[in-house]
Amino acid sequence: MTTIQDVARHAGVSRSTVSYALSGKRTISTETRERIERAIRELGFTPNAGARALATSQTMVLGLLLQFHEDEFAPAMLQYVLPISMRARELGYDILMVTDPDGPSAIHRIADSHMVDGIVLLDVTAEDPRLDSLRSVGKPGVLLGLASDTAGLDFVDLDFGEAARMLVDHLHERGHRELVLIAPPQHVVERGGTYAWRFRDAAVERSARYGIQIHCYHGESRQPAIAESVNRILDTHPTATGLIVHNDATVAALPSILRERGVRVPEDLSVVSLYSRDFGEEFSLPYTAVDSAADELGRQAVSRLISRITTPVEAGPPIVRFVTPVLRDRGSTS
Amino acid sequence: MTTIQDVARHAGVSRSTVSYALSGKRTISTETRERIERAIRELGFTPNAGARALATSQTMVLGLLLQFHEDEFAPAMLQYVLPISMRARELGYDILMVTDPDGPSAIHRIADSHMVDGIVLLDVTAEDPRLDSLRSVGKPGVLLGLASDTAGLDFVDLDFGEAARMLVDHLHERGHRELVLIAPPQHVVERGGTYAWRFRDAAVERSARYGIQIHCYHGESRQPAIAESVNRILDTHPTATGLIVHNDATVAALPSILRERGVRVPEDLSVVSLYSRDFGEEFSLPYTAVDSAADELGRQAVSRLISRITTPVEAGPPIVRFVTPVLRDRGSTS
DNA sequence: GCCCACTGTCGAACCGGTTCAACAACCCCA
DNA sequence: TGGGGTTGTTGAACCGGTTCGACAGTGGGC
Repeated sequence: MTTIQDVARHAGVSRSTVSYALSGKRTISTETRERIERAIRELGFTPNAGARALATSQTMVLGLLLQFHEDEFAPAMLQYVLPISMRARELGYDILMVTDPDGPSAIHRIADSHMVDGIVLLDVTAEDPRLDSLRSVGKPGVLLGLASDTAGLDFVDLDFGEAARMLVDHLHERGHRELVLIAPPQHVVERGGTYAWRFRDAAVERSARYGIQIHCYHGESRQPAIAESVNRILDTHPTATGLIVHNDATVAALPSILRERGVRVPEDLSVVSLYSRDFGEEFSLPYTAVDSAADELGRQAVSRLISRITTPVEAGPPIVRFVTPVLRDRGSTS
Repeated sequence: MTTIQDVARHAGVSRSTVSYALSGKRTISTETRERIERAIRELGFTPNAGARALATSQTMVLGLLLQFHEDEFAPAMLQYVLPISMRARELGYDILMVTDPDGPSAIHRIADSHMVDGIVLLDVTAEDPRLDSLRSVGKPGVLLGLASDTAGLDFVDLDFGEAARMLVDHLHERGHRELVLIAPPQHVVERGGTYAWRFRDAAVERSARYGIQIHCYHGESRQPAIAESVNRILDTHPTATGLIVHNDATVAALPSILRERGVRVPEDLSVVSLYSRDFGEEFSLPYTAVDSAADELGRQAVSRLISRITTPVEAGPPIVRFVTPVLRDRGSTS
């Protein structure tokens, strides 16, 4: 391997001069700079990341903690990972992906050993045990989701309450008086996915204001349970004219379930939902939906994390940022 | 932060003694070791990864290169990522996930800067431009997939030829005389996904040996094109009794397509396929299939990579390893 | 002609570990 | 009782960068 020493020798200058030429932190004469640049090119020099990290206490790496639950719809998580990785690269950072089942100790491992400059947590729950761990390691952290105690940390999440209100409003404007809501599976709520009740409570409250009747159910995460539950729910409420689906797995399976029942959308039933644009394209979902904006959330989380790493004072106190969703009318309501 | 110096001071020994106690590379008296361990516990010491990497030229990090193509079925890739990450952790390594669209230069970036000890490449194509890059950086690399030139690198892949033969045999034993094969999309083959033609060629050759008629088509990667193409293909060959599907997106969409056509499986049509167990569970696919063993492949790739990093001589010359698939009879044939 | 400021470069210290050679202390055996 | 071999510990060098303080050389102002 070639070191900065080799470059310095080859260009006839000292190591520090090369370093300053590289970083631009001191003025270097044009002539010297060109000699150094040529030496770098000819020798094919790339700075050693470990040495640089040691000297600067900056690794230019972000930790990304994923948790995979047996009973979860995995494709949904991928929607966040890619934009996070892309945005990080744009800002000069790499991603250390950690899937350790023991989140709290994984956080300590990568933070205490200074492998990362900051940490992104995906899929946060209300009483997430990783939060205390993250608070104690003294490294910036940004969470995607919402917890009950947000002290000391940055959060980025969709405004699920507003999303629900937008969908109820949309159906209300079209004269619907009885709705069915399929929420995320029971176990997601039990685990502490706050977005589930934030969405549902807002939908219920908004419906009540309009005098709309709304029936709430938990969805399932796997076929064939999904089809069974949807069929059972629709059988139970034959007079409902609007269906709100807040569950990726159910929404992905819905087109074929409805086709099989002979239910036409939107003639027989109006369907609205909540899913990300990418996700909708992947499964070519035709429903009017509030865009869960996974890539927007991922990008914002990384941007905030990095600004907190590089300019902690300007970044100000930790903040909870709710991204306002956008409704995309795909004509699945009447 | 607390350094090895702090620990040494607190335990009343020198830095090197602490280091040896940690690594076990020299004998340390029980009494001293206990004092050191206590100091580590009380001070909460974790070695600085950058410093250690600098001193040992080992980062204990593996690079994982993913490429996301617009037209690809993303969930399938996730099947490899998790087992790779898990196996790496078991062996003490972390994963640097790189999604850079420019693969070759990403390889240079992470290898030349010594951020990783080795590299795993996913989704390799026949003339993958990343291979030359990987060969030139002088770090161990393992590829999932198969390229036309395998010199100097390790490959792990499913034996797609054998997979096809097993499925044709399975249908032949049950008396089928006319088959339809739905292969991966055209563009996958054009991009150089060798598994596509390895599977198809073996299926065609095996069918010919039995005197079975087989019609080959490319599948699609997105709805509603998938349903259209499947319907068109089945309409074209009303007398075919067996369907072989080698395409995740198509296989995921197949149950609802067939139900809608009123085709019963296996009474009207025998269906066999190729997909991973996890993938099948995710979408609850009921078809007799050859298990693509994504987790087995991922784990083997990591194991091999790490043995090549740690014991390059014992690992021997680079090798192409074909994993023999297993057929799981789920009763979708008659 | 002198002083001062500025520009460009350098040497040395430092970041936090690992490892080699050296050495003291002890035990064993002749 | 002295020489040789262990065992346990240490100081110093090293990994490859960054950065601080010093300093030589140049130009400008008076």
